[in-house]
Amino acid sequence: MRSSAPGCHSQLVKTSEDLPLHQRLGAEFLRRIESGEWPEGLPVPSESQLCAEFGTSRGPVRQALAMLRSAGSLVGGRGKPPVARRTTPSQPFGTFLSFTQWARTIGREPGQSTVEVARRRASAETAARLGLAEGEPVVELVRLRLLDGVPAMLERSTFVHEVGRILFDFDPDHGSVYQELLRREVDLHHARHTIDAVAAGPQDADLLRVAAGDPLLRVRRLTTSSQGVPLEDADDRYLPAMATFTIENTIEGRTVIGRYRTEED
Amino acid sequence: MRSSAPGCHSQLVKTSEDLPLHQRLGAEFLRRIESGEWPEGLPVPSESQLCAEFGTSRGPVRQALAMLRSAGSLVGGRGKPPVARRTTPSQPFGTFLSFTQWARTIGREPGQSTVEVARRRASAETAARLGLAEGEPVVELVRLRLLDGVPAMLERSTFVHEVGRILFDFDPDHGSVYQELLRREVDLHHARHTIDAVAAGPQDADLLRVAAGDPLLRVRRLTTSSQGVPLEDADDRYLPAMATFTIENTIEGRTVIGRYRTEED
DNA sequence: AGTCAAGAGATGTATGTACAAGTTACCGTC
DNA sequence: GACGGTAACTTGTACATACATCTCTTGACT
Repeated sequence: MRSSAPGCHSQLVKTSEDLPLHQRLGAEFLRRIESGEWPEGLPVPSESQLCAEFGTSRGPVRQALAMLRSAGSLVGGRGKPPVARRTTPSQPFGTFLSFTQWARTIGREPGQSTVEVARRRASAETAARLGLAEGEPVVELVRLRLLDGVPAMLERSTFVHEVGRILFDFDPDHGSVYQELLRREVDLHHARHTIDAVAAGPQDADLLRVAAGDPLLRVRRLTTSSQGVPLEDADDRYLPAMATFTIENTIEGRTVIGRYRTEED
Repeated sequence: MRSSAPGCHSQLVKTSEDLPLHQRLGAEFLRRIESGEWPEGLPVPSESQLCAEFGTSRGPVRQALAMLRSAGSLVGGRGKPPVARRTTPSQPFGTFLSFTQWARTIGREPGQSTVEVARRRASAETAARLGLAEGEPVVELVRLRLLDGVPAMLERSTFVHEVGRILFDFDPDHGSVYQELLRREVDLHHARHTIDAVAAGPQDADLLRVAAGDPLLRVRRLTTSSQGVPLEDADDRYLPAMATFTIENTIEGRTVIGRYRTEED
């Protein structure tokens, strides 16, 4: 909010916000599609109609339509007006990274009990994954994650020291670690999740209350900054009955990912 | 190469192909990034320089840059020239759907032995997933998939009858089922993969040569047409040592998926 | 030497124009 | 009635221009 000095700009109307025109148009178009005002499967108004309605030139309208098209909400071609298509929206990064956010989106109450948080020296493997020399200090965080009070996942997370030291000023039993890191402006930008299956080890079995050797869904996660510097290396082990991962892809190339509870209720 | 007829169009140069200008520019820019001509991490030439070099206006240049930006090959901002970034390209749908294609991309020889292919009546669960009435005819295909001759995955696939009957004219031990279905113009358009972990059952253990109860990585796949009609319901069980799935996502929303061998070799 | 302001240059945004290329509907002809 | 051509309309592409906004450098002043 920097332009409150009166008479400074000419400003005039700027209906709602101070965003660029094509973004406001895109938001409005998306609203109309999702609200059903532009019914699915039917052609949307032509560009010239939209220009007339909003009193703009074709540029912003086309930019907005291109945005929706790349998001998959519009399909269509040359000569014929584009057709609206409702799609499941997804803002995967946050909800995919944060157990807390994910739990809330599926309507369950997240919980956690910290098993340990400690500064120690990096082992050979984690050092290699984090791009550190063996023996450099790192911060390890082990937490049992709960859904509605029931154990669902065991998280073993290793942070580089610069990021991990933030955790000593933070109670990992209350609130989301990721939210805290983002609030402290840690540059969490990119994550690679590697999914496989493992047999439960003794500690896994004990904390997750299953038998040793039972199958667990393991997700190893390497989170890096926008410059590609590794920040976190994690090993999450889910009870298969509590969570599954889904990938949806289409032949056109769009891909959305998600994490869901298994269907049994 | 269509422009050899003299004087037919005015055509002039049109360097290589007959594609729209911004697509040719985008391809050229991408080539320069991937060839290292525009080194990674360094700013690329400014828009006006590019306009001058190719003798075009800013429009097509900006369109091409926007294309690369959305593909993740360019990052950058306002006022400062964008920075090149090499990324792993991905065309996930084909390689993600087809075991055969995937195996080849990781440099291994795919193999398979068909356990059974049969027409039978849909069970309650598969009928529900495929949107059929219980008892309608479906085609079930069970195959053991191999990598370099070693068992890697057990595939249990159920096709709706209209698609499945194609398989009776086809030898599933040689060649890719998916390639065959696409060749026959089956409208495979969308797939939802649900990933979890299960304990190996008796048949799994026998065919994959592990002990019953050992953890397996299960991927249930529902493939649908572009109209959303279910075509295939599959249950693939991977040896965790032979394959893992990866998901990469960034805070900007781009997501790529892949299937890899585990690191041990 | 350090600091701040001005300016040059870059990208982002928006308008207007023009033409190419595809789709649809209409209408006259056979 | 069937066929084919044309006209109107739509989107795709391209160019020219203008201004806003941000970045970085330069240079003068303290």
